[in-house]
Amino acid sequence: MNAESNATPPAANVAPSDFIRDIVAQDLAAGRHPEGIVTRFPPEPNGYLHIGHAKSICLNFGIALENGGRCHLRMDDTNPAKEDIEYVESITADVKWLISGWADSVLGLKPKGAKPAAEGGDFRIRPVPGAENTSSAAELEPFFASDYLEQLYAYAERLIEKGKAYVCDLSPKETDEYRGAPDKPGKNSPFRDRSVAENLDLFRRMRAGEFPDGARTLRAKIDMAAPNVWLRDPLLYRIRHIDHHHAGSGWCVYPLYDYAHCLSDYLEGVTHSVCTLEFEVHRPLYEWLLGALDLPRVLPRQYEFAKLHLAYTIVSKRKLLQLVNEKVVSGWDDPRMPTLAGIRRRGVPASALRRFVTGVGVTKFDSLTELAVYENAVREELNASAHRRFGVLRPLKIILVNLAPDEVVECSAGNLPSDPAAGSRTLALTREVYIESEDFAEVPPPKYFRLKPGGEVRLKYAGIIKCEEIVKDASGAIAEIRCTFDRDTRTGQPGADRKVKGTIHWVSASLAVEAEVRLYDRLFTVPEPGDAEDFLKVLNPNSLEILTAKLEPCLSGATPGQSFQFERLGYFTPDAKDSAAGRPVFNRTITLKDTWAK
RNA sequence: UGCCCGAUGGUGUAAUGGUAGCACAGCAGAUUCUGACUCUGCUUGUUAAGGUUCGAGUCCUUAUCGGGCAGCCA
Repeated sequence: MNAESNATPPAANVAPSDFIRDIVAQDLAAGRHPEGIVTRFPPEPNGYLHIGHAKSICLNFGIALENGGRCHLRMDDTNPAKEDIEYVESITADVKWLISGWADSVLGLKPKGAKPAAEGGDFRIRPVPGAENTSSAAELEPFFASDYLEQLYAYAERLIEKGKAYVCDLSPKETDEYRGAPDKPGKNSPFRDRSVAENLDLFRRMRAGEFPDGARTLRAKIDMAAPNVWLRDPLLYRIRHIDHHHAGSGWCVYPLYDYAHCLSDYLEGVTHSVCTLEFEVHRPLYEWLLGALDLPRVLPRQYEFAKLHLAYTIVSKRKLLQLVNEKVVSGWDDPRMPTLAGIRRRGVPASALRRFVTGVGVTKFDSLTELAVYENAVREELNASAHRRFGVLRPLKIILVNLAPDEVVECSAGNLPSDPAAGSRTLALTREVYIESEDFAEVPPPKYFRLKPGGEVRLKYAGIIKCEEIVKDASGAIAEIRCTFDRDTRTGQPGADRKVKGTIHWVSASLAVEAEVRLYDRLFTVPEPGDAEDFLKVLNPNSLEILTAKLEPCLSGATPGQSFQFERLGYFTPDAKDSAAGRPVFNRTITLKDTWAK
């Protein structure tokens, strides 16, 4: 690769643009946000982040980065029954990994334990500026919606005082019946017209723990006949006598998403609250709640985009969990999983994932992205950076009959042929070497460039060999191939120019290290496994193949986080869990493109 | 069928009333000590019908198709 093509490709160079970024630019131009742009990534800590979240993360952090703003990482943790600190930790790690080296400086975190403070008769919580993230002595943590329980409660009382919320005694079943249907208006709750004083008293007693779960709710007083069902007096608070993984044991009333989300955005000073399309119908409620409270600061605005759908993959939390529970995969971070943890373990660089999700764009069209787009992004990234190595997956022994048993021919091989600055290593050609079984054919198909009876092939970086004799074992299987090595064609020698059609990789049999290598393929056999009657019935039975490979010696020192291209085979990375010092287990991240196989 | 949203080559996306472009995929060729990379060329598109306009992928109307919404989940 020359210097020019080594440069960052246009796709990663050009500032992305989309309808949301356009809105941000317009708002900025209109002077709407003198304090700067603030976005947020607000997962609920009830599962692992997956490739779909990567799109949202790159959008939110990207907008902040491009506009000198900030992006808060916030746990949307208002349903303690489903959440766990395990997820808080995995989410935080995954986000940091994905933005590392790109948007770290705009990651909004806050001092551990910080809560909103009173500010101008209102509440507000501010992040520690990104630049101070690393230098600050104070311990930082993400934002948590559950840190706002006290302020949210205060806002709820204000809503009651304004006559815009009421305590409702309807049972869950009754509430459902009163709501009507999309094409049928609902009807007013019999508790809708309680006095402010009674509502206040009841709500305070709800908080005090006087009523059991499900006995009462706090509801917004909007319009039970609204065409948008989310405006039919939506529930704001429910009673749950349960401790919270982050907030502790002080609460038995917890706010619902619609109420907590808009106000959390407001408390943090979020300017642009970006979410996926299914929340489109919630937007009027988002705006109603913020409007109903007559808040003094600029209000956040919600915008929606289409979530990522990638062919041959599933992201449903329930289904992913099923794969884990039924041991289809080894865990949430199995390299075949679409989780960020799995993708990372597979060896995909964060930069490749970013390149991919940025490339698919941001629209309101519900699309299905081909896997090839993802694979291309991974290859682009790895091709430019992964050092080249030789590894033989399915060894076939070659005896170079004209080499002495103890003879060593030293061969210099560039780490990154496109970039001499990346250095080189020395390969030792010995009398016995392994080549890929696929690289020999006793009965070659048409246009076969590799080794065949009587044929020649170049051992890359070494020289040309000629197949002289096939040695078979008692069962008739090929045991080894006896070849002659043409010393005149040694790389670097004048005779090296002699043309042979094929060039193959190889390793010295005596010097090679053995390593377990795991080859992965897509988990499903159909482009939309989520639409299958039973997604477990469209599993790819060959999604994992485990081999014992022969690798060039220096690979024994490989460590997780490194990526290598095993020439002609693909990109590999040491497995972060199962590798031992000096004895790595390799995961194949992705194959090289193979136009011959087709 | 109540409300909301969407529709540009095979796929994804750009064009903000003025030359339909880019990427991926595909095909053909060049190059190659990786059948990779790189390079060159090619194929393929504005859902439909009306309207506004000098001019419409873009604005309006209707139709068609697709998606979302009726948790005390987020």
